[in-house]
Parts: sequence; structure tokens; C-alpha cells
Amino acid sequence: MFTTSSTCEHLHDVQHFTVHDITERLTAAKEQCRASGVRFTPLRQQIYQLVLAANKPVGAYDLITQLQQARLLDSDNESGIAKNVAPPTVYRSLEFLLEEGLIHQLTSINAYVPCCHPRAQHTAAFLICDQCQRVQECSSLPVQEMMSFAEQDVGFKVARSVIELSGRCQSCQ
Amino acid sequence: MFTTSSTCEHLHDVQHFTVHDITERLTAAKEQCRASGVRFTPLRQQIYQLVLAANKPVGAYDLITQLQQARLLDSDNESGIAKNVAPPTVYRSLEFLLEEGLIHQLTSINAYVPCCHPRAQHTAAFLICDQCQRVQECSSLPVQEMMSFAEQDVGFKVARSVIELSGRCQSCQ
DNA sequence: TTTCATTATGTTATACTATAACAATAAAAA
DNA sequence: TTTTTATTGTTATAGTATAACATAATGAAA
Repeated sequence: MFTTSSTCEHLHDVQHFTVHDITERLTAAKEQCRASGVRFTPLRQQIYQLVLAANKPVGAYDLITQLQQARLLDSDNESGIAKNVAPPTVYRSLEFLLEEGLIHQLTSINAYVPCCHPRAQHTAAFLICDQCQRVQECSSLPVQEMMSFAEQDVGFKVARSVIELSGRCQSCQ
Repeated sequence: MFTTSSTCEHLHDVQHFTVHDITERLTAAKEQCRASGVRFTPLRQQIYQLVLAANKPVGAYDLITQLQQARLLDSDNESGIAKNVAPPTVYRSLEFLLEEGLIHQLTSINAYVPCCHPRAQHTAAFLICDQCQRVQECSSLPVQEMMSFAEQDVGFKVARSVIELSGRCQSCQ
């Protein structure tokens, strides 16, 4: 976990967490939210957990399906009828998690992954393997240079960035 | 047109073409297609023209609307009833134009812009102004470095790239 | 030229992604 | 408690994109 490449200190697999890792992350997230005075509600925790537990980028509608199944198994529910979970429910929580820097959005594939270094908003690039679905997050030099190019050389004030490279990861070649 | 920044030889506004520029582009595109043995059909030309003429990134459904209006004005059409233009019609032509390298897709805003240097597939970054909608295309050093970082340092074989920075352009600050 | 194969476009239907608007509920503050 | 605020539920719909099959136009072969 938190694989550190020999050539880049800021390159990480964003998935394939152990149960222990997930627990750790959840605890850290709780603390972070408490510290910044925002509410890490059960729903938000649950969705964060689902994003962490997935071994690939997860879509909003995947999350809806999983939430419905989870609610189906709830002790309260004896009817066996799935409670409907509507899109706004997950999109709002995803937005919260994005704002807290706990997850990243992969715009090019309409999916979400955990942030490998939860902290204040930061720019990152993502390497998305078409084959194994693995995602590597990278906030190293070339990313910084791209930003400084835009801001310093071009005079462009960057508010949001989408830097996503798709292809084949090393182990899939 | 083809604004060249003093600090970067490969930074260009992708829009605001004169009528003359558009004609020139169309001619060049015809020649390019003829040379590579693909068919630059009237529909494809028309859609390319619409993308060139727009002074901002244009969405697929914008193009559908414009196509419908254009067909409404056709000499043949005396009924005054708009012929329906369905999504596949424009998506297929957009795909063609992308493959020929005549346009770029802006994934983060679901829109399309002309390529400022039509040629074989190339990697480019885009600076998208939230305010004036202007888009600058950039294939300069930082972009190259990002690619070489992925390929050389990480061993990731890049097939497609989405590099889009949104914010405020210099003149909008 | 006629026939055949290929490519392009038309057409219908639908899948997928995301948000608006308002109601109900739960938590925090007064 | 009462009031206020934040969160979640609910319904409806907007926006983006593609599958599948029919028709038409083009280019190549006979």
C-alpha cells in the first residue's frame, strides 16, 4: 500500500486497500472532518468506504446499486424490498468527499477513486490502465511544472485541473 | 490568428477565426483527407465548419441544433418543418474529425474545438477560460515532460490524454 | 454499365451521467 | 424547547452518448 516508486516520491496506487488500511483511512477521515468542523455523517462514511473498498474507479451509479444492496441487508428491512436510492443522494456525498479532498474524480471515465494523500486541495495527474483498471496518482514534478507553466508563463489562473492519461500500465504490457 | 505567445512557441488560441481563415482550413482539410484516402463528405465538412466558426467550444447537441436550422433553410425544404437530426449523425462525424486530427475533444466540458495544428495525433493541453470561454491549446515542453514522465519513469504506455486546466485567462483577470 | 461490396448516413430506441426543485428529517445553536 | 441550519429523501428531468438496424451513396470489380 502507498506504493512508492523508485523514480518518483509522489506516485501511488490509489486502490487495493486491505481491510486494515480502510479502517485506518476512515479513522483519519473522521478526525480530519472533526478538526475542520464538518459532519462526516453515516451516509458519507458509507460512501467513502465503498470508494476505498473498490479495487477500481467506481461510478456514481455503481455506488447507488451498492447502497441499495446494503440497505436491503439492513436489520430493519424485513420486507426484502430494496429501498430506492436516488442519484442526488450519492452525488451530494461525492461532492462532499471531493471538497474534503478524500477522493478524486476521474472526469474522463466518470468515476471516483480515493485520494492517496488526503489533504487540502492539490493538483494531481492520474495514470489509468485500460486493462487492469489500476489507477496511479501522481503529484510530482511534471505536474507542478505544468501548473507553473500555465500560471507563470501564460498568466492563466488555474481553478481546476483534469490531467488523466489512459493506456497500459507497466505490469499490463 | 495563430497567436504565438512570446514565452511559448506552441500556445495558440483555438478559435475566433475570420471567414478567410475558415475557408483556408477547409481547403487544407480537404487536401489532407484526399491525401490520406478518407472521404471528407459534405456532412463532415459542414460539421467541421460549424466547429471552426464557433467562437467557443461547441457541444454535440449545439451542433445538432445548428444542423437542423441549416437544413431548414435548404432550398429543397419548402415545408418549413425542421428535419430531425439525430445524435449519431453528429457523433459519427465528430469521431471522424477527431481521428483525422482536425478537432480536439474537451472532455471536462463535453465540447469540441478545432485543432490549431491539424496533423497526426498529438498530445496537447488546454487552458479553458471559465469567463470568456476562450481556449488555448498548448503542446509545449511541460506537456512533453508529462508524457515522458509517464512513459519513461513510470513505464506507462499512454494511449489517450486528457489535460485540461480551467480558470481565468490572462485577459479576464 | 451493371453488380457487388463497402462506407456513410438516417432512424429509432435507449443507456448512462448529472442536476433542479422541493419535502422531510436530523442535528446544532439560541 | 424553539429556532435555525444542514443533511437526506423524493420526484422529475436535463444533458450526453451509443447500440442496433435500415437506407442511401460511393467506389471497385466484373
